[in-house]
Amino acid sequence: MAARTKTATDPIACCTPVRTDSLDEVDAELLARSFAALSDPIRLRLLSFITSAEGEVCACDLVEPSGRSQPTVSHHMKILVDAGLVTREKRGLWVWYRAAPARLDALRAVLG
Amino acid sequence: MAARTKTATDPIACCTPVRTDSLDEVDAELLARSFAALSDPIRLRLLSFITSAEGEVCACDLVEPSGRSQPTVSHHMKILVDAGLVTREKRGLWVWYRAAPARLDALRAVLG
DNA sequence: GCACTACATCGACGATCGTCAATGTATCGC
DNA sequence: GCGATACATTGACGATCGTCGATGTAGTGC
Repeated sequence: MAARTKTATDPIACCTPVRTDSLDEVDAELLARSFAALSDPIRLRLLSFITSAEGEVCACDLVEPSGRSQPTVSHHMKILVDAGLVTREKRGLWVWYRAAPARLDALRAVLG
Repeated sequence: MAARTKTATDPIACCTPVRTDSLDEVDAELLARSFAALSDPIRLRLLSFITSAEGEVCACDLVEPSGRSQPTVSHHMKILVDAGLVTREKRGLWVWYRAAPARLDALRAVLG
């Protein structure tokens, strides 16, 4: 899959799996940042909510089920977007999020 | 695989994949703790060093390549062991670590 | 018993994190 | 223009994290 293909635009996909080879410092830094995005239960639930919905999810539908304030949810969504796990699109007054399965595939590939 | 089998002794394996279903709070908390163990570059490199070696690795061989002090490496190894990603066995004066591939498989299953 | 070794634990430090209330910014309808 | 809405940003707070030096705890060999 794409996870095994080395490209200049996807620093995650270039990393060698933890299970088969030793990581250099640069790869370890990049991977650690991605796993850090998954290291908070609120972010895991936000991501799960988006990936389990087919298509896209409005930001306004994330605040209430997460049980956190609007600024807090916005903060966590920014972390997920920056990690490449979710894409963000503003249309009019609303923001729509979509899962980025390629990055999840890449992280999964690193674990084995 | 074992990751799909519900067992009372493996709280990770019981969790539903992020990609297919919504996580409840308990699963999210457990998973977040496991991913947090992978969210530090030093721990990723320590884990990579152990998993890439066939068999076991002595704790004394982890300090120098990690570039951290002995207490710091001991601290990180404890986190990896507590996360179930590595097993620890003391024999005489030395401590030997082994990868725990089942837990890595479980985490990978959660990502997809 | 004693000295030595390998690793763990403690205590402290600055840095980062998660959280919220307050405020800022962009977009809509009028 | 104005007011209302949706989301982002700021600033602050306590909590947790990564790190190290110092110390503690087993185990070995004498």
